[in-house]
Amino acid sequence: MIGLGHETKHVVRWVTLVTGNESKTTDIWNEINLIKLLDIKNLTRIVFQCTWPSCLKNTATCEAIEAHVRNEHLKDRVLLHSGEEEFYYTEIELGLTSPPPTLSHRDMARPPYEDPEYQRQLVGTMRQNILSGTVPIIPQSPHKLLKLSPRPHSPKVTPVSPRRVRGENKKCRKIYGMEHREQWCTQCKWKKACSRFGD
DNA sequence: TGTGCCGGGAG
DNA sequence: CTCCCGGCACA
Ligand SMILES: [Zn+2]
Repeated sequence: MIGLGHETKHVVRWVTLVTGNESKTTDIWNEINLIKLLDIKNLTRIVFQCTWPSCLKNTATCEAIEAHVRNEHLKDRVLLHSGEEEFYYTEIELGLTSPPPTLSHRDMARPPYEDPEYQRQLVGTMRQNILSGTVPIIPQSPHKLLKLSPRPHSPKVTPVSPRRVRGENKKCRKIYGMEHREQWCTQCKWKKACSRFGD
């Protein structure tokens, strides 16, 4: 009997939409169930999932999802700031054997940068910016291409550690102060990258 | 001088 | 694994 495939759960966060002259960002946990029916040796594969509200289309290639987004959602839309075009999709990895990414303790140890979750963490920033009312309403999307530059298919290799650049957000230490260390997030207590207020 | 945190270490 | 901190980059 043919392998029926595994069911993999993935969580994608992020929906950014821009309307005429107003932008708004929705932070949702868009949970999807993806069913893998292929019986292939590959252990993982990338699927591109549209994040347009209530559109769950996903495709196998980057080009396909871009075409989808452009034709279905950005149809009557002018390019944003000078030749900049936004796309609304996320790249998700289907793990067939490896367990789904740990969504709970997002807290504990793991290489902070080069972390897939790392980029989706802008929400932490959003929260802080919104609370302090200093957000110029310029949301970023998971994928933003400039001038439609066709991606030359990055060869999947980036060994050099980017050496995390200091973010702008205030972290637990500055917020709560040394005198209330117990209120810091675990990472801050351990002098690791803050997990409560990401960058 | 203070903050953020990597790399390393102790238990 | 949990927890701590030296020392460095950056502000
Ligand atoms: Zn923190």
